[in-house]
Amino acid sequence: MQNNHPFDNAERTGEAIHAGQPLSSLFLVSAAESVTAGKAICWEGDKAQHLFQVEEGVVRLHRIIGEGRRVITAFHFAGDLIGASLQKDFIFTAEAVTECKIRRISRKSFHEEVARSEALGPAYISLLCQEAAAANEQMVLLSKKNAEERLCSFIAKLASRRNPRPRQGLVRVPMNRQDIADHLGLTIETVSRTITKLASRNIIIPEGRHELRIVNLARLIQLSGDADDFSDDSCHRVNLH
Amino acid sequence: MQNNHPFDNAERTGEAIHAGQPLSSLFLVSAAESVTAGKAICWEGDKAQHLFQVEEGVVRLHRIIGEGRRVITAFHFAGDLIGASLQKDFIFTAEAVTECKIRRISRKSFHEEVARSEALGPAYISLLCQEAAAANEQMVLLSKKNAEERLCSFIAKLASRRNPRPRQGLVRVPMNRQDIADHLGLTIETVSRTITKLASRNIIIPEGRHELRIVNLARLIQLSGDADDFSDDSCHRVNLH
DNA sequence: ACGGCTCCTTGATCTACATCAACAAGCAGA
DNA sequence: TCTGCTTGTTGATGTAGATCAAGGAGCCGT
Repeated sequence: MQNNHPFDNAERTGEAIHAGQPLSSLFLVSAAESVTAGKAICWEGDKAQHLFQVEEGVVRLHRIIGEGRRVITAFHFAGDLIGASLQKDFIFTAEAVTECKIRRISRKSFHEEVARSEALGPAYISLLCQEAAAANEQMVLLSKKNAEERLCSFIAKLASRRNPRPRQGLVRVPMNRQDIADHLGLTIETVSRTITKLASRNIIIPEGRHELRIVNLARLIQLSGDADDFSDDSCHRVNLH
Repeated sequence: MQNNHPFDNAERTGEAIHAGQPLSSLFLVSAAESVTAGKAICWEGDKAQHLFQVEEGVVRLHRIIGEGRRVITAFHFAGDLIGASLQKDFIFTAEAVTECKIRRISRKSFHEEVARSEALGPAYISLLCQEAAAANEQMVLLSKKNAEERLCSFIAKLASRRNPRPRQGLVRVPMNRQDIADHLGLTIETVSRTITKLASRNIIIPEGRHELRIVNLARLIQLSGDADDFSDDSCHRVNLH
C-alpha cells in the first residue's frame, strides 16, 4: 500500500527478539502469520480473544471518534506485544504499517501461563508499567508541546529505538505523514512544514519519504521539550512566573 | 488553600472503599495520614518507595515540563491507588486537591503480598489495565477533541463517578479551574468560557465554584464526542470520507 | 516512457483557542 | 463591616496550527 521497499521496511528479528523478553516464548507455539501493509490485525470493539506479538514490521494502533477523526495511540515494532493491557474488548484497531509477521496466543492461555510461571508475572507487570509510562509521555506531548517539540520528540524516540539500519544517524520512518500527524495530534501539512523547518535549520535531512538523517541529535533532543535543560534562558522565564 | 468547605469536599468512605477492592486490604496495616489541601504526597523523580491509597479526598497527579507548563495526568478519588504503575521512580508529583486522608504501603511489601496471594495478582493486573484504558481515553481527548467536547467529557466522567451528594444531578467539582484546565490541555479562561456557554444552553448550571447541576445529561454525553452516535447527520460526513 | 495513482510539499487564508487586561465574586482576617 | 487576597469571569486582540487549494515527486501498471 504505502510500502515500496518491503525488505527495507521490515525490521529483522530472527530469534533476537525472544532473548530478553520472557513473555516472547509464549508466542513461539503458534505459527507466524504474514500481514500485508495496511491490513488490520484486530478491530476496536471486538472481543479481545488474542494477544499478538510483532515479529517483523511495524503496527499502528488507532481509535476513531465521530466524523472520521483518527487517533494513533501507539506504534508497535518487532518484539512488542499488542493487547497486553486489555481486559475484555479491543479498545483500538491494529493495522500493519508495513508488511508484517505476527504471532498470536489466546488471552486464556496467556493468563494461564502467566499464572503458572514464576518469571512471567513480573515480566507482564513490568510491561504494563512501561506502557503506562509511555502513555504518560504521550499525554504530556499532546497536552502541552507545540508542533516542533512534538516532531522532535517523535523523531528522537524513533532514533533511540534500535533501528534496523545502524548507518550514521540514518533513521527509518516506516509510517507515512498522515500516520505521524494522527499520532502527534497535528495535520499532515503541519508535520510536513515542521520537518522542512527542522531541515532548513540543519537538524535533520530527509532522505526520501521514509528516512531521516539526524545531523544534530543533541539539538533535536533539546528541542523535544522534555528539558531537564536549564542551560539557556529558560531559567529566567521560570522565575518570572 | 482552595478548599473552603473541607467537610463538603472530602469524599466519605468509611470502610466502604475496601469492599470490592482486594488490594485495599493491604493498606489497612498502616495508619491513615492527613494531608492538607495543596500539600504534596510524593514528588516526580523521587524513588517510588511507597504506593498510596486515597482514603478520603481528591488527589491530582502532575508533571511539569520546561517554563512551568503543568500537565495533570489524572485525578484520584477515595479508593484509588497511586503509584501502582510505577517501576522505579515517581513520574508525577501527587498533591492533595482537598483535605485528604491517605494510607501507604512500601513497594517491596506490596509486591511481596501480590506474589503471595492468589487473588491479588489478577486484581493488580486488572487495575493496571483500567489505568491503561483511562490513559487511552485521555490521549483521544487531548489529541482530537475541542474545548467543548473536553469539558463535557470531563463533567460526564465526574458525574458518572459515585458522587458524595446523590442530590438531583448535582455534581461536586473539587478541583479549581486551573486544575481542570491543566488536565484538559486548555487555559483557565477557555474552561470558564466553555462552562458559561454550556450553562447558557441550559445543559448545566454552575452552583458556586465547586458544584454543577447537570440539567441535560444525555446532551452532555452527546457533546462529549465519544459518539457511538449515528443518530443525526454525522453519518453522512463519515460516508464522505 | 507515459498516464494515473498516491503521497508529500508549499502557499494563502481562516479560526479556535491563547494571551493580555480589567474587573467581579467569594472568603478570610482584622 | 471594611480590606485585601485569591479565584473566576468577561472582553479585546494575537497567533499557532487548521483548512483550503494548487502543484510536484515518486511509484505502478501497461
